[in-house]
Amino acid sequence: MAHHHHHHAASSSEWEHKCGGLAAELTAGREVAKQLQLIPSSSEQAATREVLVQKILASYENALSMLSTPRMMPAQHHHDDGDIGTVVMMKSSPPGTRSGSPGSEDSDHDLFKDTTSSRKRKSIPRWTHQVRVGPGMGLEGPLDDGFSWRKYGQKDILGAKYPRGYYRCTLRNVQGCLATKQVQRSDDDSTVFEITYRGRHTCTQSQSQSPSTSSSPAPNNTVPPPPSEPAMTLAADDRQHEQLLLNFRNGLNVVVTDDGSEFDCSPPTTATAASTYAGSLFFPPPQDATVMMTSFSAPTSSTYSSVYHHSFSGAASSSSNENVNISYGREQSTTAAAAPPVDFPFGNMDHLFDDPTTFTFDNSGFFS
DNA sequence: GTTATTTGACCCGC
DNA sequence: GCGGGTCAAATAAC
Repeated sequence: MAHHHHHHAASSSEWEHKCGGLAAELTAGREVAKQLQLIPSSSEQAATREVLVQKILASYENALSMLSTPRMMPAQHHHDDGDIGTVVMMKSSPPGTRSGSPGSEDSDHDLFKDTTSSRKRKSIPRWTHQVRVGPGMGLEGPLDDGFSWRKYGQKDILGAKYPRGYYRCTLRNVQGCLATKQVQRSDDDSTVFEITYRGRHTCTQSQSQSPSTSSSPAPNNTVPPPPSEPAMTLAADDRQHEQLLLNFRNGLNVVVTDDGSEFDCSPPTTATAASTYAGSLFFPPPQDATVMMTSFSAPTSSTYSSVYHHSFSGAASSSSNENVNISYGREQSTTAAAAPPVDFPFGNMDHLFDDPTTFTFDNSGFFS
């Protein structure tokens, strides 16, 4: 539990210096990957290769977008040689983009409501791949990007020939992974698909891999794989609980509102009882901090048969250290229609999911 | 039984 | 009101 964090005491200039170097390094890697992408190869391996290159590029984009959360990071990405197969990164589409794709949809759709006047808003990262599907292959939603997606909608877009498909991560309801993507077939070149990703994967999903390729360990998420099946003895149901809490824990983030710097809390977590899990987190004494969930969603739905209600609560421990204890519970009810209020181990919090993402925490210590 | 897709309804911001 | 995004009931697929 003594989780003193490594480097939050470093001087900011030094930090920025390192970040700059990191960014340059990542950008360089990305450019090389793009070059690799343009080198022809035998049709036999072309598809697999393309998938791999896409993954490499996605990793770079993710890393870069993680770096750019504070408003530093000069916009030197995308040299964008408008070529097929390149990755176009957009921070937020400027409202005049007439380039190729219609509908510059920018409903940033914030998960974080802004109750208190001026709080930093965190927009969901979004990036776009343009993918050309090979002449023979895939007539529909083009190459598998390694994640499993579930289609949840389709819309005709004004001025677009083809409808736009909406997909979300299959594990949304299980692990609260909020990643989504949109697939839009290009108007003029019907072999090109424009795939817009929104949000990073927080699930522990391994990118399934085509045969004869050793599964690369790291998917592009920040969450490490689950610790070697800790719960062989637990029921599958309880494993879901634990997964959720793990996600909950990893999604916790403390933002010191002074300078906007963030601390990775990595609180230890213990599973105590079947429906009671608690995690605690520790962070250095801030003046005014916001504890927020960055990657946890509190799904209320399963499919038809059962509906889960999730709840968590927390309170700062006694005055001395800023130790926050968070509890999480789950209750199952029968159908969506019935959905009787349930008794949580921690009390009723049925309105909770209006905004499950943000708590405010002042030093004297309450969630709200 | 379960999970995925289809598709009109619904919601929300402009 | 309109357009884009999501929900969810019906339906399909497994």
